[in-house]
Amino acid sequence: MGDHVSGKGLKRADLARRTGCNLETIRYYEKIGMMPDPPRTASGYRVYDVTHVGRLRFILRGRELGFSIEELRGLLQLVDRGTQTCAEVKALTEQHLADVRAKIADLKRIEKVLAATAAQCSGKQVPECPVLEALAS
Amino acid sequence: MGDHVSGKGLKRADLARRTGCNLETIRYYEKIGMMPDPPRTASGYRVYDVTHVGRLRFILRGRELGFSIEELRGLLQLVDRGTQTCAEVKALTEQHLADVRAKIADLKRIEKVLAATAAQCSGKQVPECPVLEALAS
DNA sequence: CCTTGAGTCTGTAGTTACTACAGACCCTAT
DNA sequence: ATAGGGTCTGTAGTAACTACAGACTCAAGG
Repeated sequence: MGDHVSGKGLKRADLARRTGCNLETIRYYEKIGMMPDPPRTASGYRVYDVTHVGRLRFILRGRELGFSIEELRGLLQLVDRGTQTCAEVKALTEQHLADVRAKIADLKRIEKVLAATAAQCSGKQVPECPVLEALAS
Repeated sequence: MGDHVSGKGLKRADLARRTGCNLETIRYYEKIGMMPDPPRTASGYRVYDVTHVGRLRFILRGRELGFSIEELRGLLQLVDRGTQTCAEVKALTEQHLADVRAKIADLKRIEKVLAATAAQCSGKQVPECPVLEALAS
């Protein structure tokens, strides 16, 4: 049995393949309460269905967009309770966007210093180096 | 006794204050071999001098520039052996610069998606939200 | 001299978000 | 019946710190 045979009753590997998620990560998300505890077969195997696929995709997309697990937990709690409003979700998104922009600014600052310093290097087989001077100064 | 009294024989807190480094981080860097094991007083207190200040500043500046511990370990090994050349250091720096640029590109991609999606939000007290749709799609 | 408070010592646990085992089951196909 | 996969559990490892508990040491005040 598997994914393509019956259309329901996905095993863990099936869910992983459908979502592109790592096999172990699924168990991890369950453990930390991001994914619900799925029903089990008599012998203890997890059984998933399309709702699990949807939820896992939600989490994975959120992670791709740089949301932390805690941020996603907040989002999912709103959704799970059915109490979310566009205003709330937008506020969380914009907070996250601000964090992303701060990280970009930080990395750009770093990039400038690195590029400027490396540009001063002779690149020769000599021990003295502007990069080391910049670090040791 | 302390930092300002004798000019030598810094204790751990003195080194921390002079470099802005967290107290515990100093011990951590020692443990992972980034800082040398310092001499000790008879009762076991670590005793630092200016060479330790220089080395710790080197590490901290490198970290500020986003070098990983392993990257800095490579740099420091060259310096410790006195075998570094500007060419080698420049190569390591440019590799790191490429990594930084890749991270910036990644974050910019994320920023675009977040900004575009959030811009579609009505921001009203309604349950439907473009952000949730983007995640659940 | 003794106490008190601050500093230091050690080892260990917590953080984030996974990833990768080991050793025991289970299930299916030959 | 058995061989091979897949699955189960719990645990340890990753990066780079940070924070504690409990014991010890040290200098200054009374």
